[in-house]
Amino acid sequence: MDYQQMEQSLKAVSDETRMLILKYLSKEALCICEFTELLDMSQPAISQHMRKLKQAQLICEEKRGRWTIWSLNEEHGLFEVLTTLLAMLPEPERTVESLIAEGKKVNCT
Amino acid sequence: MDYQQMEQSLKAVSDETRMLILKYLSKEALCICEFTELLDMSQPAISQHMRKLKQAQLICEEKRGRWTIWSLNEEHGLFEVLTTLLAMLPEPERTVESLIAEGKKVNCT
DNA sequence: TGTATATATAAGTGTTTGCTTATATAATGA
DNA sequence: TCATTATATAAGCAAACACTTATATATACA
Repeated sequence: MDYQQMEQSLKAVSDETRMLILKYLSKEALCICEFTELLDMSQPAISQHMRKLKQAQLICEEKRGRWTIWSLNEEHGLFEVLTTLLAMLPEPERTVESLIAEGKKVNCT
Repeated sequence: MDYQQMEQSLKAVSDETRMLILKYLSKEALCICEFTELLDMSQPAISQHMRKLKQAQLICEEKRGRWTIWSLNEEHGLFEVLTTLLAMLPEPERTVESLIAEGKKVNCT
């Protein structure tokens, strides 16, 4: 891997919001509307974070009806390192289970 | 490790110049005047990169006469991950050997 | 002491970042 | 068809970033 690609990948990861997004995605694929709930953040903000992660090829998108389902890109050269890093981080306060409990989980999968 | 600390560490790493500095330091301790040669960059620029890496506790400094010797901090929580990342990067064009050949290597150790 | 050397710090500048609000696009369903 | 829903994009803005030049500090050595 060259320095530029490493720089782009690490820059994409090194943001608290995006680390949270990746932490959630390390367990299951999710869509943007779910992240706005989980992270209590505006939709454009999430959308822009997704674009940054996608440009670094760290995540994949799959259009499903009106939803876009995002998942980790397991083919990325840093996937194993990323998994190691994410495992070092504590579980987020807001869980997907709480989303389900509130009936806010989208059944896109 | 918490999200803020991970963010600070990864932000410190995710810069091409600093990745080069860390790559060199993964082999031997060096001082700033050597980096200005190796990276062909101004002394204040290197000094400021060092400050950033030190704030993230990724490197240690040791004052030796008029030199400051920098080395990787092996106690850092991300030391192993960092080593893995640096091993993925190609060797820099400019080598410490070429510094020695030109008589520009400082004998600070 | 005075000069050279190694490094740090300060101030200035153009670029990037991460949000905001507003709007566009595109699929769903009454 | 029309309103709703999910997402993307654009423009604006304050803060952070990575350099620059100028200057300060501090050690070494003649």
